[in-house]
Amino acid sequence: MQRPTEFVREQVTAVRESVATAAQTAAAGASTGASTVASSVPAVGSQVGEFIRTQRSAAQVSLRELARAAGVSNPYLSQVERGLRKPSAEILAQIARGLKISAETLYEQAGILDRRSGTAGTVAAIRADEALSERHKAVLLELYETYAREHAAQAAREQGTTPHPTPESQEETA
Amino acid sequence: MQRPTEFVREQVTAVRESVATAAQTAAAGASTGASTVASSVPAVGSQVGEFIRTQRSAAQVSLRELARAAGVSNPYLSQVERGLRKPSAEILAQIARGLKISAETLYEQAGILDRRSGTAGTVAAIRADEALSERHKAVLLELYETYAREHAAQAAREQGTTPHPTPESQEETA
DNA sequence: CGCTACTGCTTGCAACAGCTAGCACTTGGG
DNA sequence: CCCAAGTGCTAGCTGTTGCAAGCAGTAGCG
Repeated sequence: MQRPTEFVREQVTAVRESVATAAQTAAAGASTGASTVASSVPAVGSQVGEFIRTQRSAAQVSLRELARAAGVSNPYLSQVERGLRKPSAEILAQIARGLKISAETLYEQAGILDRRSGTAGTVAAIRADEALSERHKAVLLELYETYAREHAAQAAREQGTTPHPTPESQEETA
Repeated sequence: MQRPTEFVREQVTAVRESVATAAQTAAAGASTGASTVASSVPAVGSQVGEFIRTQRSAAQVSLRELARAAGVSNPYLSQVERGLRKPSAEILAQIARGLKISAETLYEQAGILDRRSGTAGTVAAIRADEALSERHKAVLLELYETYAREHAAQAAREQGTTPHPTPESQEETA
């Protein structure tokens, strides 16, 4: 029962990494694209289109194949990719399904959903989450901070600051 | 810095509780509403309208006042509340701002966003947190949802899944 | 060469979202 | 009583979304 969940999450997080990459590329191209497109299409709208095309190219899927998989018309998908139309959330969800990525990813690209960021946001979210008991919050926060520390230490080690491979490899196993 | 964040989340979670109440009411009325409305408006769509009206009534705000606060036309808001129109994510975000609740809440009511066990904000925050590796994110998310499920199960038990009148009256007092 | 299958895109249209102008009703004050 | 201010809603309009029909180009095969 946990495998599909893990698989899905693995997919989502893998996509997120490509999002970060594509976002940097899009940030460079967004200013160019905005002047090309028109004021009727906001810059955020053209971002989701480019993102969709990027994902589709990465998956080596034709526009028609994705359109069929997503259940939308291929001309419309073409227009969306080129930033000529602004798709509804429903269409975005369909496209996400066709791309086998989460709808939230496309929502964020489209500016529908805010992308939360940062450590403070995570801590605050866990603390305020009433779907959790106080004990569970404490456990999650402790684990979170352990992981965050690890991540920071690993990043520092990769930069070649101070290597401590043995204790960390044990905790990774556990 | 954390107070406004906590305040916002407190608002969101308070609304969530009224969501659960309104959802039960809507579940009874939804079958009636579905036959009245039309197949062009899905049951989920009429749910967000009722939810909006419920929130508005709770806030003792007139339709016109909310429409003005939200920056949408009052006839349209009226149609949305009655399930005659299906608002876009953009309009939902505006209405949410007028109601001083999170847009995600309305997205979920509208069926745009999947309702995760727990607060959508927590999940999103963990996912977006770059202080975490992808593997750690997955672990945290899984643990989070396990805890949230436990919490929900406990809440269901406290609501008297098995009738114990004496403990219920005590818990209602508490 | 012609044909088929594929590619992405153009064009025109229907349906819908969201608006404005205005209506009918209610309430309170003079 | 009338009037003003408020309430939620109706009807008609405009602009946009998403589609179907079709086009132009490309590649591969006989």
